[in-house]
Amino acid sequence: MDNKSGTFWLEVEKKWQDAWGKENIFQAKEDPKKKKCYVLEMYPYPSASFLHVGHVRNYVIGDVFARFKRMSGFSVLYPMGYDSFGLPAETAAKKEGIHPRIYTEDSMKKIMGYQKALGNSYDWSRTLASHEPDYYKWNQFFFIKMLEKGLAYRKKAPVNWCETCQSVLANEEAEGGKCWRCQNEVVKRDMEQWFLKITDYADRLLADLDKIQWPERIKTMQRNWIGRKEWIDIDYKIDGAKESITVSTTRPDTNFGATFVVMAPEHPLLSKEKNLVPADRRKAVDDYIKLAQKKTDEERIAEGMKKTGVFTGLYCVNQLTKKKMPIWVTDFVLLNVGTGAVVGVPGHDIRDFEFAKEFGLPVIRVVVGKDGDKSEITKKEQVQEEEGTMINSGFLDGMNIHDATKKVMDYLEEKGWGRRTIRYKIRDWMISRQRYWGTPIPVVYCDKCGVVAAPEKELPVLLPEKVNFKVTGNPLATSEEFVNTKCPKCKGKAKRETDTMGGFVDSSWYFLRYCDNKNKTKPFDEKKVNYWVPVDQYIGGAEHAVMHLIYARFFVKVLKDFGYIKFDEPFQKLFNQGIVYKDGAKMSKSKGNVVFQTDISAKYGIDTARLFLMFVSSPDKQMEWSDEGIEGSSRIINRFFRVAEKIKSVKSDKKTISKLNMAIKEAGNNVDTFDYPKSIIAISDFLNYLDSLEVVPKDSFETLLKIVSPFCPHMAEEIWHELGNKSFVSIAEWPKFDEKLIDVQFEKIDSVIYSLRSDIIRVKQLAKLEKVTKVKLFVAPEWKWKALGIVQSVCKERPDFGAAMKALMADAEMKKRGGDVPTFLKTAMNRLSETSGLAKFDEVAVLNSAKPALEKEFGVVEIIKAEDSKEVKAKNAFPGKPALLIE
RNA sequence: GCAGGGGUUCCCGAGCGGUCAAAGGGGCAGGACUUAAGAUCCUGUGGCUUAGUGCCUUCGAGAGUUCGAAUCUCUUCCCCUGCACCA
Repeated sequence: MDNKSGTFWLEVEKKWQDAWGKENIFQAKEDPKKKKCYVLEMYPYPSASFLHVGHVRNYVIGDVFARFKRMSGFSVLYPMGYDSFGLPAETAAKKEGIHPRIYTEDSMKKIMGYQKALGNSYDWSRTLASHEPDYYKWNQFFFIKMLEKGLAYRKKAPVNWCETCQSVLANEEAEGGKCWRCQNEVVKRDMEQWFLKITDYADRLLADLDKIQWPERIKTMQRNWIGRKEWIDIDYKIDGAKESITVSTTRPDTNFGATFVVMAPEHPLLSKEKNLVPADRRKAVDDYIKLAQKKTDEERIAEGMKKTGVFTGLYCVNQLTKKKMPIWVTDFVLLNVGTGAVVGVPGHDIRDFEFAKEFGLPVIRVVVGKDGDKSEITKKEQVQEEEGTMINSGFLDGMNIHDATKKVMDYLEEKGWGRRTIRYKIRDWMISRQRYWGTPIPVVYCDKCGVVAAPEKELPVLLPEKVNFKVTGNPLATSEEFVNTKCPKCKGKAKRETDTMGGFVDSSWYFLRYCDNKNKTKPFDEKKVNYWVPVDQYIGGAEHAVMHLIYARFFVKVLKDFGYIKFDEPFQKLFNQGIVYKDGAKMSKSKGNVVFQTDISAKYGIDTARLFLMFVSSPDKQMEWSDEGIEGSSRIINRFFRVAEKIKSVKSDKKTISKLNMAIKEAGNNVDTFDYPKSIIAISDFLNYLDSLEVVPKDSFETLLKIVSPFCPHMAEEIWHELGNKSFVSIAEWPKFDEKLIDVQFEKIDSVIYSLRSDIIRVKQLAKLEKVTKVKLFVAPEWKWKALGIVQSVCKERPDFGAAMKALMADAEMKKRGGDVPTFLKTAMNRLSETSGLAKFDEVAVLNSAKPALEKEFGVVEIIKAEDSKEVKAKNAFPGKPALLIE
């Protein structure tokens, strides 16, 4: 048969997509009788350009999962929507004069069209877009609730400012001092900003990571981001003054090696008001402070930077050593880390070492590392920061650094010199953005009443349509009618907040809105949300590991505390798909290595693309696109049509049934773990088998169509209907397999091993229960080692056997016999019976020809022989299963 | 440096104690079909050998555990991905 052409597919795809839509077969319903399954892909930013194969892959990963779950009897919610607020629309408005709303809605229409062409089983009736007032109204609603509870607040803070984007960025968006969007340098600026108190939830965000099944990598990233650490704040009394200086550290174990104290230039103790710095040092200190203030944090702590600082003229005493330590000021110490003062341990901290070298301060070794070097520390390479044993540290000597840390913390607390403190790295979530295209923050500033929230019934505070996009800065501030308003409290004149919320607010709860997307009076109906959420399977890119995924978790916890929902984690399971590469690089327009959805579907049809993308590598791995590779998938699809022509209404024979059950088992069992390639291999193996038959039984082929339908829904639907079926295969019941019908004799070696493994397990269990009184083991010579393995497994479970076996194995004579395997096994087994005194293994026999003996014993043994040795590859024929008889 | 994940036969990629010279796909070679291409289908694809078969070498490198290792342990080299003068 000829290949199906692109036009053929275009027609077929449209036909079934329309039919599915018309019958609403993918509509999600809350069905109390069924188990629910919420499958969710991270909602995309609506870009107007075509989907490339990387996008296709992402969407299809979810669709296969959703389709499989639906067929398996779950009530499935599988929605799609759009993260439609954001900078690109605003940039377009500035550049091309198109209104962001028009631009966005146009893009949405396009991307929706491309997505629909994939044939994904989304419930389109539940779609949403974050720029719609019906949606962002609830952002404002939640914001006001948080404001009432003190979870939202405004403060002046040094923030990350991106010149290019003319906006503030969250910490998460400015990692490494670069803007996550434009990659430009981020500068620090003091501005009034709105924050959400995510730090209040740091503990729960950390602890609850244990409740969810996420990739370890993502969890680790979140743990690092939250950065919970146990610190100890130690007070050192300043000589000749009432005040103490409080330093903070997570590593007090090395404090016997402390030789100085350093503090941040902004430290309050240095202020003129405190008047602690001796007069002769005052000028030097002030000059230094001025110098330091000109630098950004990044400059101050940049690697390889020469250490600078001045002596303050002050001293304090290290209680542990009773030694006097000079107090210095330096800019590598940051005020907002710990207490803004650090005890200098130059022997075991690179920064301290560099500082000590620079200013001739003493260096003491208190830790000996793996290398055993105990000499004086004079070189940077000798500075031991990790792992080691304490020396020169009084009562800590000989302990490893971790034990020493605990011990010294206890000691310091006991003496009243220090206090343990839990500190987190995570900072409050800054949500203000000086942009138009986002949710307006619903507050006004009144001269009399101060900050006043918009009353609930006035929500949403709508974005004004008419604004000037040509200005630098926030276009929203140009709308007089928006800015000038009345105070809801005193009805006097007031100004509206012109900052909008960052997009991560939108994406923190959109998955709740899908459950009830048309609700006009509430963000969602609690019952519906509690039915569907938590999301059972969330699918998306790993780039959201800390931002979106931590904010959404925070939001859900807050909403739970508010009593809206009953769960406290939004996403039970998380799956990160890999990126598709081509020519060694990510697909991007600028590199010109983009393969579009349409490039493939126009030639082979979208199902071929789906099959290829799911087949060629595991969805979590990155994959390299190859134009040649797709031919293989195309062949599989064509083979389906070819095999379908051989269909007759005949009964499937035993072998076919066995193979079919095998295929169902493999195809289904690998979906939950996203081992799609394995599923497809099982499917194509069975297809190839059917192809080898003269006549293909209809029932078996139809079952095959069911199991392939999640991957290639259009093809499956087309052939299904060609065969005269009236229903949709897309919502057919996933076939059940019967392990008993899978006859290992028909299967390949792999499966034999598999079944043998279950035998082993069974024997193990029985052995544990001490029910085994007799084990007869018949093996073909080919299986001798395997059989020995079984015996060993049993012995591990039964100490009485085990001892005997051990003795046996230690026997030199036996070792010698190792080469002669059948004899070895036979002797081993017999000896084992003797020495164990239990004689539990009897009639051990290694059969040179397995067949007759097995037949005699069990009656039913059939050994497949290559009917014609020329036709059947030797490796595919197998001589007989080892048999275990347990009495 | 820390944390997470990897290195498999020409390529991609499975396997994770014994039927493993290692699934599947691609590529390549040969064959069938065709006037010919294309498509499709079969066969082969580490080396040496046989009528079936057997033997040797191979899963980054080295060592170990085991009767037996691509699979387990240790050491080592390399690659990717996050985090980072966080005290």
